[in-house]
Amino acid sequence: MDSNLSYQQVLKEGENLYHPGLSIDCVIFGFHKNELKVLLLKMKYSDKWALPGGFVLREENVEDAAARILEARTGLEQIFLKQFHLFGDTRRSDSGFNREFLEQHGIPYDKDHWLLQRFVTVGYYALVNFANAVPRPDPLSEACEWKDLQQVSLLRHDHNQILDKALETLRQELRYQPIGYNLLPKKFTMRELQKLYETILGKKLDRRNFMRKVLSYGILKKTGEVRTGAAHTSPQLYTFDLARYKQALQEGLQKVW
Amino acid sequence: MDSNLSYQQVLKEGENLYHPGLSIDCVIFGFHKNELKVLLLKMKYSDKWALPGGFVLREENVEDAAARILEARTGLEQIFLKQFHLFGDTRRSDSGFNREFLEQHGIPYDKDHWLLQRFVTVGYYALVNFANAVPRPDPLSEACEWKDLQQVSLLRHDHNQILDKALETLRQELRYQPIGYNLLPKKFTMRELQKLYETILGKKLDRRNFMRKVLSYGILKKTGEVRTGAAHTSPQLYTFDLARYKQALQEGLQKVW
DNA sequence: TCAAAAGTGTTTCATTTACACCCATGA
DNA sequence: TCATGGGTGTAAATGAAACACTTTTGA
Repeated sequence: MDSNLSYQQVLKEGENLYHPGLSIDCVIFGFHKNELKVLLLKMKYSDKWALPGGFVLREENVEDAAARILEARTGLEQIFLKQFHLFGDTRRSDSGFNREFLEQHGIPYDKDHWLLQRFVTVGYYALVNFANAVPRPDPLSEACEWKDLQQVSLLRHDHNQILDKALETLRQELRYQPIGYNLLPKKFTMRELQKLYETILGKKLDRRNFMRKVLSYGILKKTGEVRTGAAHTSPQLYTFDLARYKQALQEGLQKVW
Repeated sequence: MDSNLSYQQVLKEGENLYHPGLSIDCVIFGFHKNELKVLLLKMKYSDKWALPGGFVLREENVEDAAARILEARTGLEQIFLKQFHLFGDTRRSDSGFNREFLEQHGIPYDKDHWLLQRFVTVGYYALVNFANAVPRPDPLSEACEWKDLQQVSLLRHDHNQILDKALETLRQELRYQPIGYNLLPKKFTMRELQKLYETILGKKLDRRNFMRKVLSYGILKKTGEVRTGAAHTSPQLYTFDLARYKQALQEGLQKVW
């Protein structure tokens, strides 16, 4: 939803404002306390949680719409954001839900209402720095929270499917792209980076081999600082070498052929 | 376009028939004489070539629409078909072209005509067996031909950009997926498979190392036959072990992490 | 008999894996 | 002083890269 418009306006004027039959759903990933999190909304009058989403203005690039939605929910700009799939099955439009939804907002039933038409939705996933994001519900929601990926239950519509596909895409891309710059704080320990990888991949990695491998990519710099306060050797703090990181994003980390 | 409808019907009734503001463009790849080909259409009243495309019926899955379009242009069913991107920039809609197009087909100018609205388009790429495909122009086109990828010039709209993205995706997927089953005839020589890889990757590979590597994937079977007729040792004919091939598609060919 | 491509192996080098001990820190 | 996790190295196995000569075939 566009935060510059009241939701009543949106519900009524949507047909004129938005590109028809097209929505966006964002899977916003964060990383905190060694857990992968996803940002979810709980809509009013519903007990299900949902992915943040919205519509594309008639004169707006789809990419920009996704960034706008992301910023509205997290307060963050210039975030890593990537389109991963268009969901276009006819069955995915659950007009029952939207019908109920309209009635709850005092819009009389009208089978031609724009929200009751068939929608296809474009999935984007975002990687954001957990500490910097400030979750904000949209006007139609009563809550906006980070949820542990392991604890996500039944979501609205086909949002579980969208989330699964996002995660699958993220895992694929981890194979040949660096990751972490968008999810970790500026300075981080090797262990934190490893935990991120382990969480996304869903498996344990050998500590020493992990270290050797990521260092061989040449995308990390030692800050020279250490993190104190724990009852063991103070670990080194690393930061990403942004130039090399971006280069690795473009060229990939390894060549098979 | 749906071949069951006359194009006049389509132009007039499209608004009722199709999901609004949504089109599909297909990048159909084939392989012949050691060259990667792409199937293009030449529309009437235009000197530019274009990707085969169409629209999504109101009660049709987007995936099914892509398959329908593919079948209409090649006569092939059950083809490898993969969505790769949604192109959603506002600039991509070149209403000038479609306006001209409508006038040429005797439709009076109407700024609200459905074809003059903004469209977003979903890109699918297909891998087809060159020998089995029978290129057929759609009713609005005067030609439908395989073009050598190297010789593709300026295409309609943003179709060059769509083609480039398809090729980039194909190259990416080659990194961790097997390829060839959909592009090569049932039986083929090691050299032909190698040429396919070389063409997609755009570089030469060592003959012996290539052979060792693809054989190590375990997705090939020797047929025991050879191909005679050339002035050199008759090469072995191979075929894909479909079960293992599909398994490799799912699991990927190599693990980095 | 000649040209062209197929078949075949080995050595070298790089990468990956598995694995163990000592050290620094805060409680 | 103890528990916890950090730092470090090596040997063995596997995989990748570079490379040359002989054989078969049809013209």
